[in-house]
Amino acid sequence: MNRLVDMQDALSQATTLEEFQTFVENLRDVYDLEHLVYHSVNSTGGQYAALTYKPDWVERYIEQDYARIDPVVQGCYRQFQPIEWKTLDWSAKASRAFLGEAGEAGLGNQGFSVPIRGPSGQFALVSVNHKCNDEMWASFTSERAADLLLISHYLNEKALQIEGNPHRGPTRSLSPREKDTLTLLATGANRANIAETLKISESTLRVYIESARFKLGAANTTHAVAMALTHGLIVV
Amino acid sequence: MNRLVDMQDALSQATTLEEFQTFVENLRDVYDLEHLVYHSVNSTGGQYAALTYKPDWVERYIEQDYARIDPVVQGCYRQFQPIEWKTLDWSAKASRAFLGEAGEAGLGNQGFSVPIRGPSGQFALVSVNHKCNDEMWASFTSERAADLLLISHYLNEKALQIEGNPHRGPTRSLSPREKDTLTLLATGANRANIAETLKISESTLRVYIESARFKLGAANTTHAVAMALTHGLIVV
DNA sequence: CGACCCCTCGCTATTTTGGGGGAGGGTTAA
DNA sequence: TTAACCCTCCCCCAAAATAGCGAGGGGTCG
Repeated sequence: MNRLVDMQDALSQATTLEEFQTFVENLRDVYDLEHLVYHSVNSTGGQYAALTYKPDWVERYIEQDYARIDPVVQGCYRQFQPIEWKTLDWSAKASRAFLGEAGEAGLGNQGFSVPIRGPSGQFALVSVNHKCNDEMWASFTSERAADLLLISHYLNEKALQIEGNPHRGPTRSLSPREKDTLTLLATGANRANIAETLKISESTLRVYIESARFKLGAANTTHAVAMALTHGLIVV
Repeated sequence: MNRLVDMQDALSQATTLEEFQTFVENLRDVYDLEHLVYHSVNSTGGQYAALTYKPDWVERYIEQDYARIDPVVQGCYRQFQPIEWKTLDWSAKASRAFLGEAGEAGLGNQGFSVPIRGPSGQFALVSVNHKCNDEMWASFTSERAADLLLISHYLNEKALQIEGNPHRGPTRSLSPREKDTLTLLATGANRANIAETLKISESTLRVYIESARFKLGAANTTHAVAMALTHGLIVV
């Protein structure tokens, strides 16, 4: 059984936000989760979410502007890697109060979130929530985290597509070779190494670096890599 | 016989890195592997490994900084799922030379690696190595890969837990000046600009860049900035 | 007190990048 | 059929970053 491939299949069918919501709900069931949340914020502050929380909890969350104190949200804005809820700082008084309310609202005790950065400063958060003990959770994450990580990125791509993100003005997308190049640069390789890795000449490589710099409007290679990372154009 | 449960039991006993190393060696024997490697890199570039390779191969690997050309390492950094060594790209000249040396050092021809991403940018790699033909390897993986996958994650959790003890000393974080420097580098400024901005000499600035690079275990400035970003040490 | 880190600054090579040209052949969509 | 990319490769030369050394003063902690 390859859940992941099925999911990608099913996701490619979705063309409306309603179908996207349904897909999120199915995904929760298939992966046997307590809850699943997709939450996107674009560069203009516009938000969209598809989630499986109880409506009254969502309402209260929005009404109280809990995003301000939610350690998950706060933690993920500064993180580029998936983050375990357990490792977050829950010590603040507000955090504990929030935690209590969340528990009452049916949230499980275990969870992790995947921060996703899309083009033009778009930011999305995919959160997975479960109710079990630490051992079961460890086994769960080891089995399914990889899938869910990939799916998170598919989710975001799909959501952006459905929302019909308008044509990129200033930021043209990077070509595959440009992405390769920036990705390898982000790992610390120099031009000679990368050229060898990609099996192309260093001359060619320079063209990619320069065109990527140009497209991103970056002052130098370091800048280009930093921009590509913060805009989610590459993943390290 | 439930090897997996036994292993978990034995692992829960380990409280020191020595015991962890012994456990890794036992694990190799119990699962009848040629070699087993646990290798962890934390967010500040601190590394720890427990493995069964011959010491002189380990020494040579470190000395030659083979991690830079090792297709297993390079492949896994970009992978979220367990990866078969066979499917990696071994075509580069350096890769083949590396493969030859590895063979001489007693490594088997078959292997797979499990990339594991932990909190705060921690990254670990569990590699399983075996010497046999393709058929036997296929039967081996189908039988034991699931167990080894789980165990890999237990290994990582255990290693993190053990390292968490004040045994290994505190993880050095970036100094304020180092953060300033990396943050400005991430915006595309060059050393002259940054020195001016921070109102210090370029000489001083260089010390920050170099110490940051050193702390992060980064190969160059671009790498250091990319690491600082992905680990949430700086925000742009 | 010593050890260790932080901040500050300097020197001389050497290596790596960057700027600005050029070229040819491929695909894709207006 | 153009135009607009994309991939590939080459040249020369200047600018920037890095390696490998050095130095001193300040703070903290055991």
